[in-house]
Formats: sequence, structure tokens, C-alpha cells
Amino acid sequence: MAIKTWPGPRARKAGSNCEPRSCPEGERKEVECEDCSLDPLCLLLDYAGDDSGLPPGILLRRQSVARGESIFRKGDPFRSLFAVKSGSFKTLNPVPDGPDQVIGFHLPGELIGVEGVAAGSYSCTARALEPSSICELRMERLSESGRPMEILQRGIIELLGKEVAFQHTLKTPLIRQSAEQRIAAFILNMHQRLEQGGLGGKDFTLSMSRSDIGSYLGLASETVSRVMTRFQKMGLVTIQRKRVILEDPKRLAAFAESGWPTK
Amino acid sequence: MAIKTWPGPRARKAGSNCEPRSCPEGERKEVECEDCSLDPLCLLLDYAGDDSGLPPGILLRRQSVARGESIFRKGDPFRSLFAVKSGSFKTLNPVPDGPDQVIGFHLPGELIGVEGVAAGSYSCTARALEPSSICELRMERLSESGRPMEILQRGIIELLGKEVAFQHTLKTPLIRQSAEQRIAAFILNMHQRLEQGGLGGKDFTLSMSRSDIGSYLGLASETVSRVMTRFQKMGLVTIQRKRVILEDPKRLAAFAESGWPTK
DNA sequence: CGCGGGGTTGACGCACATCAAAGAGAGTGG
DNA sequence: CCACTCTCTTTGATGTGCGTCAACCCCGCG
Repeated sequence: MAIKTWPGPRARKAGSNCEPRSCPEGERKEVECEDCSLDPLCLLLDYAGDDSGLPPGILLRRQSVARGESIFRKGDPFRSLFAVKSGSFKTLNPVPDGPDQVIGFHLPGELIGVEGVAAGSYSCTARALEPSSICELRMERLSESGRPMEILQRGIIELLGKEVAFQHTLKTPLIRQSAEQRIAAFILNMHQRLEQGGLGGKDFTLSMSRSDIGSYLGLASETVSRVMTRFQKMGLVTIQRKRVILEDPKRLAAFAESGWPTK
Repeated sequence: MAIKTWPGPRARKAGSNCEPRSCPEGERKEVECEDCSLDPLCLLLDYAGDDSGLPPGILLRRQSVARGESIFRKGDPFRSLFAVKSGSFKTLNPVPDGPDQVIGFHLPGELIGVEGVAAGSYSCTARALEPSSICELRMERLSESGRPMEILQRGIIELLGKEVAFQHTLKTPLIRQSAEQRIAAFILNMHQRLEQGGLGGKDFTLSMSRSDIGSYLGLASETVSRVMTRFQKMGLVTIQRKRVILEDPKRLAAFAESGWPTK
């Protein structure tokens, strides 16, 4: 496995390191490596040679996942960190009697499984919302290699720190806001995150169902639906099915902030 | 600075490394070092000698903080991680027009400032709810010393990972639950966290105001008050002022779970 | 073609916010 | 020691946002 002979990081855009078994639908929208949260770690692993003492197969690139498939379940021992390359995922907390509680959504370029790092097991289930592909960093193999991996550690710290900061930004909008504020914030948040992955423009698609959104935001799916049509009637967005077009992002943002735009 | 001559970790219980300038009220309840989230890092720093290349003053122990005092404000550049030794803190998001939004509470043994690690600045303000004391790990000085600090990094990873996992557990109960469920869960959570710090029994004290709790849980302070008296009438707890006694923790927990105990 | 799951829309009721006012401590000064 | 204020808490009365239930619609799939 001659990783060290691979081309430099920016050249990777060409897809030269795409392993044969994957990329089942090459035309699907996929995040570029440089927009991926895992990229800092990928780079380091790319440059590490056989003499680094790293066991091979630490990084599995672009595995494809079918819609509805779970890449791990609540309680599974923590093995890997995943990065979404294309498609999208939800993380959820299965509740014995009743519908699952949706914890979060994961878009291209974002990580899945971070919450398991310290606990040693996953605290939620991750399920694909559509045909997707992921890269997998096998942490277990990383610690197997006795090697300290100091530079990698710095990357992991960075990555965990960002996750903490991100969670933090999510907490505020979810509480104490009206349904309209939450949904406006949600739409804008999804848009912004898609853009961050180099995807999406004013026109993008929400891959999750209304009840997923509702569960995530703490609202009934009917309320989500009602508010969205209300937004549409106001000319803030155009929504049909899962397709969303931001017609007036600024007024939508004002809405998310204060609950009333240009009152 | 002969740190390396200090006694071993468990002996620290005796308080031999308490610096002179602090501990203003020796009789206040204080978390033991071994119950502190920062302890793993403290230990490492304790054992590091002058030859480690560490600049002195990285760890400031037991600084006292007055009630209402802020240890950092939103937007301040990230400098330090703090651990609560005694007392308690709230983190909040100041909103220009209107009351501040409370993000979280921090009890003895817990960390403050973690969300600033990656961003490079604090995303919220941390304010003491009562006379408190803290230990401060000056991260800026840590990176100043060019030294890799590999073992410390492992500690930091652990610590960040735990934070992520903790945030994760908080998300679910806050959404989609009735006021009664949230408050029951909140009381139990506070109790459990105090116990984890070696403090608290069935009888403990909530240092934050009703409006702080309300802001945190997304409820009006009146609702918090009402529900608490309701719990009291049901014999689940005894509450007067900030004092709480758990009378029937099991039924309270059942309440937090399903909204109705022994229906 | 009929079926089934997700989405939309309407009617109704309740949980909780809001407004208001009175009560309870804690600190201050006479 | 008692009035005083200030803040926090409690309690009541009233309104409303959103959950719930139910019916219907739409689109994809066998």
C-alpha cells in the first residue's frame, strides 16, 4: 500500500485516490476533500508512509451506504469516525415505545460518531436519509499502533473542539423559540451547512421527512408543514416536496432572529 | 518552583498544593481534586518538572470568584480552560434587547470554556452564581511552549470527547418534553452531577434563580415555580427557596421518563 | 390499476406564556 | 430593634400557540 506515492493534497481533487469498490454513481453531488471535516486527518495519513508504523486500512474511503441503512447503532462499541462524502444522515435515539427521537442531521463534509470517542460506544444510531457515501477513520486501529501519533492528536483535538462549538450554537435556537423561528433557523442552517460543503445555492433539497424535522426541532410534523406553507405564502421561500428555494433569505433571517421581520 | 517534589496525587487531598492567595473560606464545600474533570491534566502538570520545558504558571489553582463576577465574556479571545472547585457558574448568551439566554450550568468538578478551544474565542459569558473558586489551565501558555505535550493532548482529547458526549445527552430531554418532564429531569440531573463531584446527597441546593432555570429549560420562571410546588404537593420533593430534598427519587425519575409515574 | 406512506389542511383543546399583584427574605440605614 | 427597599418567588386570571385527531391529497411502487 504505497500511500506515500500519492499525489499532493490539492491534486486529490481529481479523485485519484478513489478506491475501486466505491463511487457507485459518479454523477451524484459529492463534497470535495478539502471541504471535508476529516480532511486534516486524511492529509496526515496520506503523508505517513509504511515506515510510520501505521497499520494499513486505517482510512477507508468512499464506502457507499444505501438509503435507510445504519452505519452504527446505539450501544455499538466505538470503532470509527465517519465523514459524509455525499448524501446525508440522521442520528437518532430509538425509544422503545413510540417514534425515534432525531438528534441531528449530517451533511456532506460533516462528521458522524464524534460523541462516541470518549464513551467508547455510540450513544445513538446513524442512518442514511438517501443513497450516500462516507469515509471511515478506524480509530481502533489507530490506537492499536502503539505509536503516539502526536500530530494526528492535534487534528483530533481541533475536530472535537469544533464539534463542541457547533453543538453550542445549536442549543440556543432550539429552546424558547416559536415554531416559526425554529423552522426559519433550521432552513437557514441547512442551507449554510450545505454551502459550507461546497454544495447548494439558493436552491437545495431537504432530504429528511417532515416528521424527522419535527422530531429534531421538538415540533409536530403538521406544524412543520403548516409553517412552511405560511413561509411560502409570505414569499420567503418556495417549497415543494423536498425542494427548497430561498426567495428572501434576509427576511427569513430576520424572522429567525426576532420572530417578526420588518414588523 | 519545585513542582516535581510535590506529594503524589492521592496525597493532594490534604490540600498541600493549595496556593496561599486563595481559599478565602476554607469551610465551603469544595470538590476533591480526584473528582475534578481537570484532574488528569493537573496530574500530568504536577509530575512535569522544570526540565519539561513548560513555562511556569500554566495552572492557576483555586482562584476565588465573587458572586456575579464573570470569568470571561462572549467574544473574549480564548485563553484558558476553567474547572469549578467550589460554588457554581452559569454560561449565558447576552441578547441585546431582552433577558440573557442561559446556556448551561457548571458545578464543582466540571469544566468551563470548552466551547472556545477550537473557535479561538469564547462564545458565551461565564458568571458565578455564588462565591466560588476555580482552577485555570492557561492553554495559551501551553502552546507557547513549543513542546509537543503529547500526553497532555491525550488528556485533552479525552476531556473534549466527554464534553461532546455530555452535550449529546442534554439535547434529547430539552426538546419535545412537557414542562414537568423537563423540570424533573433537570432536578435529577443537577443532583446526579453534584453527587459526581462528591457533594450532595438527597438534600442539596440549587444556586440558580427560577428565571435562570426557566431560561435554560425554555420555560417561564412562573412555570418553573408552579411545577416545583406541584411536585412538592405530590410528595416527590421538598423545596423551599433554593434548598431541595429528594423525597421520592424513583417516582421523580419515572416522571422525567414518561411524564406520568404509576399512572 | 389499487395500495401505502408521506404531506397538507382543518377543527378543537390544553399546556404553557403573559400579565398582574401580593408575599418572602436579604441587605441597608435609622 | 424595626421600617425600608430590592429582588426573587409564588399564586391567580386570561389568552394563545401548537399538539392532537382526523380527513383528504399526492406521488411512487408493486
